[in-house]
Amino acid sequence: MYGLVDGNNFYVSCERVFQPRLDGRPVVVLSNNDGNVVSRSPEAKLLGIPMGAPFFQVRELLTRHQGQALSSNYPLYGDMSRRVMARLAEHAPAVEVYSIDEAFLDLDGLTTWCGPLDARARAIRRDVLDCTGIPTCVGLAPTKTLAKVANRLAKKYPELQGILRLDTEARRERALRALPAADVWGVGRQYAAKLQAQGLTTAWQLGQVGEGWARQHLGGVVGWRLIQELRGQPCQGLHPSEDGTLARQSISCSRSFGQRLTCFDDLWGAVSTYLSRAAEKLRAQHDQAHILTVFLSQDRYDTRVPPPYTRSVTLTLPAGPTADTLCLLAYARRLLEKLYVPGRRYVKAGVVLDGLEPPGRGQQLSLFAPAAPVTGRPAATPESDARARQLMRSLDALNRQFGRGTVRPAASVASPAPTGQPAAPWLGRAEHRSPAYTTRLEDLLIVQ
DNA sequence: TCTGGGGTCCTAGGACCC
DNA sequence: TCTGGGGTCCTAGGACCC
Repeated sequence: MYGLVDGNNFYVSCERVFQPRLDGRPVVVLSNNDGNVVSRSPEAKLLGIPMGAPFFQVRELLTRHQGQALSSNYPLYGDMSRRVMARLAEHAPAVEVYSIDEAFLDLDGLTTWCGPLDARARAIRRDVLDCTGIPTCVGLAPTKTLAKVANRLAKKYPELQGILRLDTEARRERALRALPAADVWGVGRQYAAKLQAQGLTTAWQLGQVGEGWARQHLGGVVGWRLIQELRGQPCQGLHPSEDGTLARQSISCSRSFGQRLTCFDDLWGAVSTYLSRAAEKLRAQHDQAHILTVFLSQDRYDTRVPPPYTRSVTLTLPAGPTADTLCLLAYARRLLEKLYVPGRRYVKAGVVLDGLEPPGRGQQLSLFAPAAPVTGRPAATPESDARARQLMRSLDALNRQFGRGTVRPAASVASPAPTGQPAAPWLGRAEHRSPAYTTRLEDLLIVQ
């Protein structure tokens, strides 16, 4: 039996823990650059503000109803997430952290140990709320997809008090008949339109389609698995998360700029900043990468710009995998030089690290590339490698202790900006940012 | 004027291997 | 006339998730 625990409008809930004045008002949290709505309080949903709406389209509506918009504060949400996951780990033998605000729990065997499942679910909700202030809903079912269904309905119908268990055939059928097919996990915009065209409107009807149709129209084997899971046949196991974090198979960092950029040095400032951050994440999960991608985007809403709006270059590192920021920077600079076209107005840049593996599997050397390919430094030796690793350890330690970006590559340091301008030309807007209540000493709340 | 970021999995074709 | 089977890696693209 799976449990799916999901924070209710998570980002807004995190903000409300520290700002009770937001209770009862329409509140939204915005994406980076204050671009789109990514979390809505129930009051904001009632106003009809859709998920993902561009902020400029709903700003006036929100103001009219004494609402509040907040810039996203990921240090806060990430830390609150860690606290929630730590509580969940106390309630189940295995937990899979699925996203910042939800986790699958393995509940097999707990009925005998701890009494009825509903009581367990109630205990989990109460504990998470008491310890973190975050309200949640819990779905219980024999497959992950049905657990998502249960969770969805538990959120939708307050009379369920945040919990729905789908462990009998009758309960499964009743739940699926109550859920629109478009709300099933794995059914997005494209598939929803196809289902609609076939007259399949409920999750129950979706569960009746044949294997051939599912494979042909719902993405091959993925679609067929979805149908079987709806029927109660598990196709996906639980992937337990080590120490409450998720090891990724790729790591990326990208941002929209606060303004259009045309100058190479500004773009390099942005890319070097993002790459430093990605490399930091890479080392934090104790991996090395052997594939590096850099991309630049133009404005996809500008009708004068022909597609493709995003161009990327990918490099399989000729000297094998690395987690060294300086080494990756040298490659990234060459990739950016390849991509950059003078005169183009860029709105966004990013980097992706792929081909992740733990170090020490034996270095793959290239027959042709020199050992120190682009850094301009002498060829690597075991001693210089050890020193490079030590340098990264020191870098990470300093940035952990004194704050992100305390020590960074020179390219990421912008020249002094005129007053009123952002500190770096690539920085985005964040005009409504709340304090980092739980991760910065200066931002701690003081109780009078 | 203003439109996010970070992921996953699958497919399909081509080049290449034994 | 008849032209294998089982792989890997790469690239690009498409769908989905939160």
